[in-house]
Amino acid sequence: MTVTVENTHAPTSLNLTPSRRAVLDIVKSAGRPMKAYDILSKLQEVIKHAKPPTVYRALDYLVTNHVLHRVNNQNAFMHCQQHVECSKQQEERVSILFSCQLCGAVIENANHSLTAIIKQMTGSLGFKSDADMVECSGVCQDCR
Amino acid sequence: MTVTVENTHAPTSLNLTPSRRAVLDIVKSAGRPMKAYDILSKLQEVIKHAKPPTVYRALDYLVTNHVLHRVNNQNAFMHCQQHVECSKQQEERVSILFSCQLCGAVIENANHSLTAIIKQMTGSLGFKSDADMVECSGVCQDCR
DNA sequence: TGCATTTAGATATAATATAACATACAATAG
DNA sequence: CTATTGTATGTTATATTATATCTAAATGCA
Repeated sequence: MTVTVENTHAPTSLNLTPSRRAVLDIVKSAGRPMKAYDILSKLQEVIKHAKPPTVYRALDYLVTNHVLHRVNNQNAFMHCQQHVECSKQQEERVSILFSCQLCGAVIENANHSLTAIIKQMTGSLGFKSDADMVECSGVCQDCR
Repeated sequence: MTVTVENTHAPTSLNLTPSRRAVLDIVKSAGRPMKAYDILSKLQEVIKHAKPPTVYRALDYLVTNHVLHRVNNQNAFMHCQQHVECSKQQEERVSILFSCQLCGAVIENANHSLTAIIKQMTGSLGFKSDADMVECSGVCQDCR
């Protein structure tokens, strides 16, 4: 079973400058992954002089701080919606993004078994995951 | 424990036209993920008139047929080096790519537990993985 | 105040990928 | 054989995604 909890990866304080705040709001309110240049279009409604670097800098900051995820198989960015088996557990957990190549929907999930096996594999390889996240590309139920 | 076996995902017969063969050889002999335009440069040493579509078409074919993997977090392509816990098992298995963001090295791995948990998650979501593959970005042992 | 650090503006361009249309070629049904 | 179909390729142009570079403003703080 999988339940939704707050994002425990996010830092307690973020430096949300106007452009970062605006980019975050745009992506968050979309409720689905958004492309950088679609974000830029929206951003320009608010910050007229916004340019590609404006967006990419804000995205870098928000992804680095685990507020947004980069969905690599879509070149897109989505709001983090962490899930975990038990919100009381303080263990670091590994989330998985199931990304639909047809409609673009992404389901973010996590559970203890997945975390355990990924930690075991990364541990034995000496590999340090940079987002405690794995990504899986496919087709969602609705699109099949 | 993880051991190397032949690629059981690959079809028994491939239509390896000259450009597909050449692209495959280039990526295979590189022994690491290669970018499309680096492949193109190499390809043009053999097929002078090769253009971006030449490469992308060959890559599409080879990825679709599970001979190459697309490494999404690097926009790169690598030769499939399937691993599985036991080569006798005929079950479909899920591989994982651990991709180093510093040196570009990718370790391909698989084991029974990972396959089981991913299959369970995709099953309960009605999600159909298009490559039986998950991807994990981070930093490898050598780079730490 | 003066200095270091972080953030943002602005221009240009690099890097990645596909659209669109024409051509060739092989397999095979009529 | 020849018409048709499906697949693969050639070619040009362009779309999409992302970053480099340089300047300047804002911020924190010794």
